[in-house]
Amino acid sequence: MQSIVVMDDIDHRILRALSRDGRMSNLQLAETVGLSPSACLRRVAALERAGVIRGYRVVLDRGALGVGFTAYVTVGLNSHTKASQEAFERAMDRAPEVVECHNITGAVEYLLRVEAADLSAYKSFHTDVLGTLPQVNAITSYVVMGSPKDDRA
Amino acid sequence: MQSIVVMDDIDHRILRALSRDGRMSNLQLAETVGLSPSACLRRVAALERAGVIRGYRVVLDRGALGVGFTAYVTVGLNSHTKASQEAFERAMDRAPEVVECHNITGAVEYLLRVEAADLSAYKSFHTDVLGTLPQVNAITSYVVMGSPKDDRA
DNA sequence: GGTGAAACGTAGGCCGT
DNA sequence: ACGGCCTACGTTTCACC
Repeated sequence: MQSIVVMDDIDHRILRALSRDGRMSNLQLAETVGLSPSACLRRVAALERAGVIRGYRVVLDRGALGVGFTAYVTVGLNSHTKASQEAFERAMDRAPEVVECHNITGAVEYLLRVEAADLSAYKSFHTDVLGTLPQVNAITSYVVMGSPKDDRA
Repeated sequence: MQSIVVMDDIDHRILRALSRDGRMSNLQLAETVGLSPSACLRRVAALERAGVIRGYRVVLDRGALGVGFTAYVTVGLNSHTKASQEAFERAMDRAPEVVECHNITGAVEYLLRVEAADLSAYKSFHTDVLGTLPQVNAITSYVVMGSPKDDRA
């Protein structure tokens, strides 16, 4: 169970500002939210301690890094035992092409986001990784042609 | 078209370090990658200019913020005209629950990631937003039960 | 929550390789 | 073209109000 943290308007402004620019200086941030630097820093530290702020991350351009192919892939397993799920999840954790692995409701068990250099690199992943796992029963690929909205990018 | 940026080992180490901690000071970063602070700062500035580094962002705990329900939703349109796609994409852009909107290949046109407070908040989105758009033809929801891997979180 | 001052980090000129 | 050194300047951090 997850406890919901109570936050006021200033906390929300802090989070919105840091979502836009996570490296913004505390001085700028303080001015943006209308607080003195020290009070602002205490707020940020409290949000970090409370677990609302999990960390900070650089946002990379996947295209510039050589990722030219992205697909969502649904995967069905042939056995619903805890052991086979864990084995599959371990394999996904090891595969660098797999950026996300979600356990979903529906006809199949998993939804993956897979990023590869190009179609042929994706084909290798499809046949050499997914195709060789004994737990995997059904694979369906949905190639991403574009992402008109992606707040998590 | 996207140009792929050439990077050496040190650049990759910089990006890996900043992916773990995007607020790491340049001094720490320089020591981590084995460079002097000034040389390290120049590398980072070059990666920002080249567009490899798109920015920095705080990573929030959705659960602590009151997001208790996440689903992937496939949406099929009843018309494939540019106008109806644009109208749908505008509506998704306006909906705060829609965190991602991908244009995919396959039987349906779109895959959404939707985040809501709980099931009843999701139901409201489903009926009041998706259900009232004239372009929308088919909606299928896949509720996320867990995410064993999520590098973009 | 704000103030101030010491400790710390950044940014850029400069020189060597 | 790239790394290291130095330093003026800006930022963070913390005890205190």
